[in-house]
Amino acid sequence: MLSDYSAPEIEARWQRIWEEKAVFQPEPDSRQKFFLTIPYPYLNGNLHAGHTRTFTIGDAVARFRRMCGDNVLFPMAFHATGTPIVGLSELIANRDPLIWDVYTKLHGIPEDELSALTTPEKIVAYFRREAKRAMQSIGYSIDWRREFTTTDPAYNKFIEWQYGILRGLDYVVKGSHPVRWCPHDKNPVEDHDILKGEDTTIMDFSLIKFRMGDDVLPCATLRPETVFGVTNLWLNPDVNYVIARVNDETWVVSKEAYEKLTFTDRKVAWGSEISGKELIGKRVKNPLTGAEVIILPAGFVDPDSGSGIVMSVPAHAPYDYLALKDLYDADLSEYGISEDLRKIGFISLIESPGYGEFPAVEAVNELKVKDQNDPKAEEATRLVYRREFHNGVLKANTGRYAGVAVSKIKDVLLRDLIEKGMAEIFYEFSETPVICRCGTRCVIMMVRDQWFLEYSNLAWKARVLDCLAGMQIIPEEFRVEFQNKIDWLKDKACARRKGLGTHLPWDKEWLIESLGDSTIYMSYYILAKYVNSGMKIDSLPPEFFDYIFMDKGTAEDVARVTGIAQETVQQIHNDFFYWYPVDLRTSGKDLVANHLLFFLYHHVAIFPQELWPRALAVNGFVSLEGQKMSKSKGPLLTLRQAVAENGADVTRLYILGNAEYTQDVDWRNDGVGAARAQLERFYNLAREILADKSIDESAEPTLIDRWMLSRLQKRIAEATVAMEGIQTRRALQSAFYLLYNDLRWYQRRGGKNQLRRVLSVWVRLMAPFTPHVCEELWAEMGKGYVSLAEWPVADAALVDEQAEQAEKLLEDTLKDVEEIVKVTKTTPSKITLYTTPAWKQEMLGLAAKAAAGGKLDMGALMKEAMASPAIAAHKKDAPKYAGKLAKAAHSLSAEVLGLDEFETLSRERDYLAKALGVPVEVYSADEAGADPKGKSRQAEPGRPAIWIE
RNA sequence: GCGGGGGUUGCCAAGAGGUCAAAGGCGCAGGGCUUAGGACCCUGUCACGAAGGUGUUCGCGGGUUCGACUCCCGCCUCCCGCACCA
Repeated sequence: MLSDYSAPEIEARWQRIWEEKAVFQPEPDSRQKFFLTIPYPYLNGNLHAGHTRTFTIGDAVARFRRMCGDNVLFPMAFHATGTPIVGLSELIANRDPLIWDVYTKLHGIPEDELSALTTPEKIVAYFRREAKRAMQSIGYSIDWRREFTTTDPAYNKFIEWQYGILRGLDYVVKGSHPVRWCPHDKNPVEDHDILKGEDTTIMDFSLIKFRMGDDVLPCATLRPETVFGVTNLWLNPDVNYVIARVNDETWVVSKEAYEKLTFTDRKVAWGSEISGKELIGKRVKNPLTGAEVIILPAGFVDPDSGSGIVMSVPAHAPYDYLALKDLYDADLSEYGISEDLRKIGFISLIESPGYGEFPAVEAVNELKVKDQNDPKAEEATRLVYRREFHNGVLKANTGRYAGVAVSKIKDVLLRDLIEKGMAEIFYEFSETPVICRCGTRCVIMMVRDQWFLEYSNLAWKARVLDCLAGMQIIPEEFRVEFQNKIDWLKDKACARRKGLGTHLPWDKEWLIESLGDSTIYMSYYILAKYVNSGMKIDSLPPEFFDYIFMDKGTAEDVARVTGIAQETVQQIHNDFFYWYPVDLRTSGKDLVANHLLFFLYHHVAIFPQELWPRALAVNGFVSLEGQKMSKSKGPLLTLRQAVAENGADVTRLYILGNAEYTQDVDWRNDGVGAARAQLERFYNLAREILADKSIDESAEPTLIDRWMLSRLQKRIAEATVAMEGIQTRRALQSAFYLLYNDLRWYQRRGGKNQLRRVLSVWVRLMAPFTPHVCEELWAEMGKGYVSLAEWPVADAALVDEQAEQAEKLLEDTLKDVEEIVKVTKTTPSKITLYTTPAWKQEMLGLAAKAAAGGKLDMGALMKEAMASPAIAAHKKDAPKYAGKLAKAAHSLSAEVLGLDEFETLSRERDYLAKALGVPVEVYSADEAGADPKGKSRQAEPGRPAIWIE
């Protein structure tokens, strides 16, 4: 049959109808509501396959719930705040060749259109239009009346209100924070601005302030607890140090460290230089223990790392031990050191299993490290650090910290030391150098007076965790991930100087950072509908929002203050309390540690518990032919391209059917081609069924009819459970592929009269996935929109185990015959089947009952069996069969006993003969008729004996 | 390094103590149907096979169990996130 499936035509038609007839524009009513949201896309490019995945999952869920009877709200908007769009507009205006290439080739934008996008506003307008078209072209059931962009003045007003609330809660605070900084550009450096060192992170070192008289010699360390074990300091004799004023103190640090200090929030002034040599031999005081220790020379001290001064803990740090050992026999008279360094006693302060007093010594011996220049010293350091960090506990000589795990000590101790003026925090890159795109070496800059959202606030955190505990997380494994991230989340800078966005209402020179304005915007969808139909809210006071979203005040007062009709105010308020909370937010997994967290934080801050989100779902990405997609480097597949080349339904089918949850979908052209063929097959088969005039739906159901209906119920149940858990792949396996196979078997077995009934279910099961073809087919069945049709419900009464058993017997028997034919390489002329004798059935029944506990006592079984005259008559064969049953005791099933095998096979004799191509005779082994080879003795329940002539 | 998730038969991918040589799809092979078919239908696709059987498999190495792809321990390896960036 020739395919007349025309995706573009069908899809365009239904998209038009959905829009014209406002099929997806819900209003509050008496039904249960379901509010589903997906993070809006950022408008610096076209939607791509990754968006396609997240959005399509959401759309399928929206469609599913709608069919299940929920009043579904599925809105969409666009994100434009932040810096990238501003940067993009400049690059386009300057015709940056790289950007030009990316946007014409990867994003598929015609040159003349691209060249016009020279301002942020034009970019936003352009991509907003394109994104909306793309989403419409793939058939999303979005209520577009609620569309907005985060740069809309009305939205700004909403964000201002929100930040007013947060400020009132004291969740917005002022502080400083370290950023990667380019001294040349005088700007924070983002990842894509980096030439070298992209993976570098900012680490916080403790700067322990050893004192030499009034001077401070700060030592940078990642292990502040080891201050208890310091035996000496290390300085590099060949390095020049600086004596500088730092805040109100005099510090001695390397020149490099001095430079770094100038970018921190300290007041720094250059004093004079001093060579390392001059300092060596002098004594300093450990601020915590009060111990006097000597300064010794060491070549491994890097002036560019930390302060250029290192504290020495030879008991636990292999380098320190090695360096000290190297000095034992050295002549240090040039530094005026005459004492015997062997007298310096090591101080052990960490107890860890597997190590004795001095882990550093043990590790050095274990790895046979020669000296401080041996590369293996590095390995020894890592080894000791790892073991001590994970399993170590502080010893008694650490005083009040004794017994604390090493892994838990850092923050506590550092806080205490800072409080006592004994330490400060010093930020360093994890790797150096970090080079900006302009070629300059980056530093860490302390940005002062920055506005922060205080995500570290413990009370706030506790509420978020509380919220999480009450939510459904899909997949459930991600709950731990969320918990960990909440635990880890620190204060977040929420304002910046550049870009698009909303100004902080109380400090207008700051713009609210772009992730911070996207946290409770789902509530704004309710309002957006009114704004879009002409309501002006750009100058409304907070009382308006307070009433709408927080139920504070009265509609009457708000109407008076704003001049908006009281009924309208009341209606918006009621809309909000009808639709909220968010029932499900689905998103890509990249947003877990940022947006989704902030989403929870802000909801618990602003809304009462009953309005907290109910569920979060996380999904993986899309790769292209095994390659990771990249918006800037390619490969990239845009949504529109995918739909243009394959059609909306095929794209949806492929992307929903190839992976689920956090797995990535790999977009492969041959796979997509296969999906298209499958969809065409579905469509053609459906058309055939619709055209078949010979179907008699009122006919009495035969065995195969009952089998088909039974299977259908199972597929419905499987698909429903899967969709409830947002397992689109699993749902499609049942609703599409397996059901299709069932249908093939049904037709092959001569089934026909239930086809239309099955199709009615099938089309509905497929509607969330391939809505356009399904509408097309549904229209021919003449019952409104399939998008609004009732989701099929499995009818337990139609599940027919006996029919399924009968078909299984048939299938198994055919398989067995075919295998014998294959193995013996014979060409059969006649086949005789012998169904199980009654005594074996009886015995299986006894055995199954006896084996209920998983074990089968042969003796007891035989004894019981022999009591039955029918079994006793087969004294010879009975023990053999019993032995066989005993072996399989763990998996015995009496299911086959529910079936009259002789009756079944006799009835299907013609079918068997046709399928096998030779005459088939069926006997019961109890009345075997002609059986020259004695084959009938092999007959067992569920497994007829076979004799091939 | 830290945290989360993986490694299954040519590929994608289900399975989570016995019903498993392991669903489904793709690919491949054979057959059918066809003027033709990159359409459709059937069959096969770990190896061997003597009548429906047997053997060897689920990243690697151990262990628990009558029995492990499934549970425990160790290791190797891949992917994602680690922020002020959307």
